[in-house]
Amino acid sequence: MSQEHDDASEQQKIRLEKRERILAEGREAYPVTVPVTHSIDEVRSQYPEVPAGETTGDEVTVAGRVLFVRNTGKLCFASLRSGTGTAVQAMLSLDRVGEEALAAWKQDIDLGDQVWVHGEVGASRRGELSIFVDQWGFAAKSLRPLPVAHKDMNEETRVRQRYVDLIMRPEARKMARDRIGALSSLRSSLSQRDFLEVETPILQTLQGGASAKPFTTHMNAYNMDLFLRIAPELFLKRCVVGGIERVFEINRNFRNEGADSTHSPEFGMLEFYQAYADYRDGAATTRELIQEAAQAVCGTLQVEHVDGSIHDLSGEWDSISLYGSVSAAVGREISPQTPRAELEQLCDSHGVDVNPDWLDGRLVEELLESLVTPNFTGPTFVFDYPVDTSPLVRDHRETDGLVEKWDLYVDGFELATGYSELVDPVVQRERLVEQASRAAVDDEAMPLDEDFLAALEHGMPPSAGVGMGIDRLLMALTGLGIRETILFPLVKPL
RNA sequence: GGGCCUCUAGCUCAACUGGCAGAGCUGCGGACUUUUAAUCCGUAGGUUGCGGGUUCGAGUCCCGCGGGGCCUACCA
Repeated sequence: MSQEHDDASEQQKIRLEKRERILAEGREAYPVTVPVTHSIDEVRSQYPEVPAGETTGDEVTVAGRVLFVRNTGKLCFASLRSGTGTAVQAMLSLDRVGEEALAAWKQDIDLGDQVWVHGEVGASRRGELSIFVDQWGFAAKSLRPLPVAHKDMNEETRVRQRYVDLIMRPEARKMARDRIGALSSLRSSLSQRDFLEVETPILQTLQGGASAKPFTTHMNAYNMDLFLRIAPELFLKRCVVGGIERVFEINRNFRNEGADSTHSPEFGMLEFYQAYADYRDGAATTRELIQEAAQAVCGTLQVEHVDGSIHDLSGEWDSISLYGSVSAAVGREISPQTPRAELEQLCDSHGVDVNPDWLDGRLVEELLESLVTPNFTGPTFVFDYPVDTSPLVRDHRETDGLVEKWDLYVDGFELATGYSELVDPVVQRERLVEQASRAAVDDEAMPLDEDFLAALEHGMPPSAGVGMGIDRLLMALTGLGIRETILFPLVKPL
């Protein structure tokens, strides 16, 4: 007997013994193929209404996981479910399946087993679509008990054993499908607008495109450290320089920072760049992408969250300016030229803690987060940010000290951000040199990427750029936490 | 990083101020040819997250470690 066998719970040992016995009797617990003729969904759709107590004369073989059993003396019921969540009832009666197969069923079947059954399609006396079984076998014997179906598993178990979660909870299966539904909608929406999808490096020699702490790794062949990318921005801009004037990428970014209900160390990201467009065009496209994704996933723009609340994503969205909205909230006109002492005094009087290292613009953003964003009633674009927090964005065409950048807030978190991209290579160099000088003290600042600057020096057309968190899009569509939107989020080993 | 809470049977949860670790479902044995969380009879199942300590006695109190949650901090 193996160590594993010794450590198994009582219920696991019983299942292991059943497996041994099945194999010893020359039957198969894990056959290489199963004689399936129909999926459970096909049976359901081909026989939508069989009158109670009647049979059809048609025979099928279906396979599924046993999720409900009810045995009586000479008649056994089981609910078999397919991976799509569709179920059909199997009925094993003494007169159809015979004494031996009925006894074996009662002896060997546990909740969670995957089986195939052959028999006539009909309906039970209660009118439930059923297979009247005359032959059955295992597709795969399950060796572990499932959780009870009537109580929620705790969140940790759901995350650590997503396979069990997927078996037990329709919502978990729906999330897996919704996620890929949203991705597929984004790809098709962008493709319809003539955007080309590309793939750019995840292993990078320089961190760039955002300010965040990177994960580092080591490449043995070149004996050099590499970074997992924190953003694809600098590579996608190289694409625009090269003439891919509408380009996007959907891929994973990695940031070595805190994890909470809105942050995951690896997260899905869409970035798209559109030449001959500005940040307002990018905002409009972003709204359309999200609305089309909501329509594709939820079937409506009045999106219902898991808590039952309805969130209207339709129509135009609110659009405010950072300085305008903060000025209104504090009751005093502030601008990028407002002296720091005054900003600090405003933060102080509104209960916003100030870190002395923060730049002036950061103080205004803090005021926004604490005074303005909590009052948003729907998706809201916040326009025009201070230059000192945004080194890759073009200066505002009208107001000194601002850049053409927006953030999109949905449900209180940042869902997307967009720029009129900085394309003047000389200004970009100045900004990046300034950043690089801070890299010595700030491990999130970007080092100088000479190759990126060389690309810009070849001439990049005026462009809009947008980044949107995929996980956060799913959060906005469902109301779930980020770890529920990710099939297998990182968990610490036990 | 800081604070608070939490970890008990396969699952979901109990156990008053320290005093025999329990229930429901699941499982196992039995009855039942129309069940839907069936019903009825019987029954098994525990290193109370891990390691120390206090005590006649620890699930409960103390210390350390680990997992998880919330708040906070950090986060373009």
